[in-house]
Amino acid sequence: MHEIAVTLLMRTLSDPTRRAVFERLSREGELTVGVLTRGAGVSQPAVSQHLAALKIAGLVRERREGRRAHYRAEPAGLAPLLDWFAHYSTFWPERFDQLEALLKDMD
Amino acid sequence: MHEIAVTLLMRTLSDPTRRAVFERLSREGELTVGVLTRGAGVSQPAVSQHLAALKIAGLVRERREGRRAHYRAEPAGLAPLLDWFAHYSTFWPERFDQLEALLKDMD
DNA sequence: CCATTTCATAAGTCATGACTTATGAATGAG
DNA sequence: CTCATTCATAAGTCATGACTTATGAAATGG
Repeated sequence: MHEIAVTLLMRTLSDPTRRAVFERLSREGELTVGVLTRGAGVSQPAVSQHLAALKIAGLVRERREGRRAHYRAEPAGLAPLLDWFAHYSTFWPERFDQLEALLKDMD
Repeated sequence: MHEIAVTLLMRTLSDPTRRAVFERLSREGELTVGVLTRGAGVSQPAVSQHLAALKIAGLVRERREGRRAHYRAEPAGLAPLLDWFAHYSTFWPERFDQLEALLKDMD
């Protein structure tokens, strides 16, 4: 099915530093490269490279404003991963029941 | 939270060959290394190495029977990944509503 | 026993990936 | 214009990872 997309997403999110960038964008909204670099624990080029990888995977969107580049999370890019999960949840009903309960609590 | 476990799971499942082994075990149940090797597209040692990686990640269990090693999927090992997903579903309600509906259909 | 089957491990190769420093392009400020 | 800021890209290093062939251990069958 979406094997290639799943592979790309898994590989992109498997790096802790890169995943932390994505998680921070998810939590804090739109951020510039400079702001993301402060607290990332790696150099600015490293952050730019992680953002490029996230962009290729469809997990992030860029908005240029003058010399600043603003990035924001694109959670819709997780769709293939969620589909993969839903497919294999057939073999794991109990755990998904918990998720269902969790989702109801969020309403 | 379970960052380390999430990283390990993502990294383990990011390889298409290894993920295919896990998916096949999920679909077909318990299989021996020899059976898994037929159709894996790689050598028997490669399959053994993938199984070892899946075992370390908690995605697979081994049962020795004479000289045969039977492996089966351990879907409970996906728990940290599911938790990660549930956490970031806060920013993505529509999509998870679909999953919720899908889960209800399975009841 | 002896040979065969089944699997795991060792060792080496090759590609990929995550990081660094260096640098340049583009914009903004004075 | 000049200089600083902001970011991306280039180039090189180093570790990791996926695969191979070779081999050995353990169990089975004749």
